[in-house]
Amino acid sequence: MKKIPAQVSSKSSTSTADQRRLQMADIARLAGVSTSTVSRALSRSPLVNDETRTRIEELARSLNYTINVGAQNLRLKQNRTVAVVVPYDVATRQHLSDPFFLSMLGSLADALTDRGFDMLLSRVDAEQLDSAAQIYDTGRVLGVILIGQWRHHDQLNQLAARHVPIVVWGAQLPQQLYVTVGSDNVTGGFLATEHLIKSGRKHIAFFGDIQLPEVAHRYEGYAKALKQYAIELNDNLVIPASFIEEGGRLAVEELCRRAIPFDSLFACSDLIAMTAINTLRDKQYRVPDDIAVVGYDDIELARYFHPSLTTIRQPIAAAGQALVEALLSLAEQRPTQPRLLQTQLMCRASSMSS
Amino acid sequence: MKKIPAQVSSKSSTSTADQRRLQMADIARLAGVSTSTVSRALSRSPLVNDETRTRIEELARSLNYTINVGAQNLRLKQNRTVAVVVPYDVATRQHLSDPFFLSMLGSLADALTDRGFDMLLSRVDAEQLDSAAQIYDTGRVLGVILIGQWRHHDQLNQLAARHVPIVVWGAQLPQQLYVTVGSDNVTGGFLATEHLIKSGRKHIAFFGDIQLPEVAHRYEGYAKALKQYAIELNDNLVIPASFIEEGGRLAVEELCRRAIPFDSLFACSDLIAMTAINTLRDKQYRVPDDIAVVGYDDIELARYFHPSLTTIRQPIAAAGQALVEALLSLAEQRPTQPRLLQTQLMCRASSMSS
DNA sequence: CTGAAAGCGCTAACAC
DNA sequence: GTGTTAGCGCTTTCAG
Repeated sequence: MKKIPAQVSSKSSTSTADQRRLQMADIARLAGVSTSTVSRALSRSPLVNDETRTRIEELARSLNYTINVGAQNLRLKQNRTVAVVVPYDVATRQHLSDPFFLSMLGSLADALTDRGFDMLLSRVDAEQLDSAAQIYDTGRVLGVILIGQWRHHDQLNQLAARHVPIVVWGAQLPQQLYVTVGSDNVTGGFLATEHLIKSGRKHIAFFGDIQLPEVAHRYEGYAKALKQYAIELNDNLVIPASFIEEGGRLAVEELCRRAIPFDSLFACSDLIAMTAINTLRDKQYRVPDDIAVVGYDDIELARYFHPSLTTIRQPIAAAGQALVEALLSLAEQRPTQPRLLQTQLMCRASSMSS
Repeated sequence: MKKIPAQVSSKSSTSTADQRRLQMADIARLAGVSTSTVSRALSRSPLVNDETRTRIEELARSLNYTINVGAQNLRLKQNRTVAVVVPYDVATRQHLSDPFFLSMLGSLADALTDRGFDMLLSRVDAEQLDSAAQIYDTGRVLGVILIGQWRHHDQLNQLAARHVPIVVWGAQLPQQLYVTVGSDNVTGGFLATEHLIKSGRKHIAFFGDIQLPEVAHRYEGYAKALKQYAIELNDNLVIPASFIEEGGRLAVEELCRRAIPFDSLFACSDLIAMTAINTLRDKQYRVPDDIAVVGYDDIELARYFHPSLTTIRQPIAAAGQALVEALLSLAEQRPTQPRLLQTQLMCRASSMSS
């Protein structure tokens, strides 16, 4: 066991008596050099003698000394931390539960770690998105990645206007000042619908809240496919299913209440699709024989569901990368374009006509 | 629109020409006072004149000025950031995917936000857990919450010995120097097994890797229940299913290969249970009629699965709270005890005898 | 009540 | 090669 220098000038005897942390001056004294030399050695400056450097490095390592990042950042005016913000609806206090968002977090963590950035995770009230800006104003982070555009287009525009470096996962909208990264929702909706049509379905329900930009785009794709295959769009088949709670169940119940014949449905998230399937089963519909179902997201459990879920894959790993790249580009004041990522149909059992 | 002071001393013309951020001196100048006064006003010191304070506050707000937390922390030697570390297996590069861990993140984010702490999310190589300590040594965070004990008991003990404030989600082990928060795995395993026994099952398989402390405890509960109900424990029914990948599928296949009769199984995670059920179905077993299944965790999708999954609930929200409380206590150098949280049987369709 | 000055832990000219 | 010195943006004695 190495011993720790007992003797260090300690002026601050705070009540929260934190056992004095090692700092550069301590290493310097122990190595018999000045702090500048330690600083240089630890940053591998070529100015410092090789022998001295190794000596200092080993001393530091053996004492578990690491440069204090806060002080370093202050001095260097740099910052290698990115805020990832997940807005929550204060009404529902929605518990950051959708597996898709959760996976996105994992993907972002990976992408940031790979590039040597830290990730500060925050939840903020969706109605108070400027508290997301605040975290930037305080200098804690070099920029913000926001997961969940919802209906906050205007608030987001305001942030961008304030020059907060911010990248949003969501749909690209007209008159948009902020940078988005998102998947191609129109194509996604189209692929899902076309797949159902090609499987011989004609009465395709749509489950999703069109108020949300991403869902609106999926709906657009849905409408486009119907039109292309000369199927009339029936508004009664469009149900505003919510992402939260048992969106799928409520939507199926509503649909049944309307007593419109339908033979398939396209749900705007896998979670909605899954609860919908369960509800259908309760009502003695067989999936896919009576009703074919296509979901959206391709969360990990989609494969494990029964029947395994046909769905539109959003490329989560690529999404994390793209979000991070866009943010870093923005932080370097480079002009940064929105990115649209490809979506892909994952054909599984829930839509297979027998 | 408020105008921003055009005139600020700017020595640093870094290449990364960051558009000068507002700082206290700017506010001071604009308000015609000294920085000390601004500092006091913004920290609501009673020393400063009410009128002056409101004036400064409004100025700051209108300019979106916020105190630079980095500098403040440095000066105050304080820190309100907690690291949440999710070790990953470098071999599998496991993608932080188990829904249970992901939900835990959400719960931690909530618990920390509620208490006014920031959450720094990090992934570290499971074999190099001292890089989790490093994040502490650099002064970035006041302590570490580690999700995933795995088999790293010794490494964790070393960290604790180094006085890194660390709390681990996992099982309480003998000779343990670090603080754990975990659920009562022995009782969990017992409840699951007892439930199957009471449902009339006699040949209960166990799916889980007993090398992992938490799983070992669940196994202990399993064994205890069997003993209590005078059922002989058959080692051939114990399969070391892995949490990652298709653990459940492989385990079922192995079990079938062994050609031992079984009428039920207890899986150590819901994910394992779900893939097991699907595999069983492929093999023409009916669940629950032929094989009753109980999972573990009670992830959100357990309810939505078909058949809905009987499982042992781990109290995720309470877990987040408890982890945070324990860490803060530790960070204040208070003696801190491990916490054992209650588990609960959630009885659903996958184990219902018909 | 307010300001001047010192310093949190580090880095980077500038000297030697 | 290495040390000295002056700050990064903030808080807080200590004077007035």
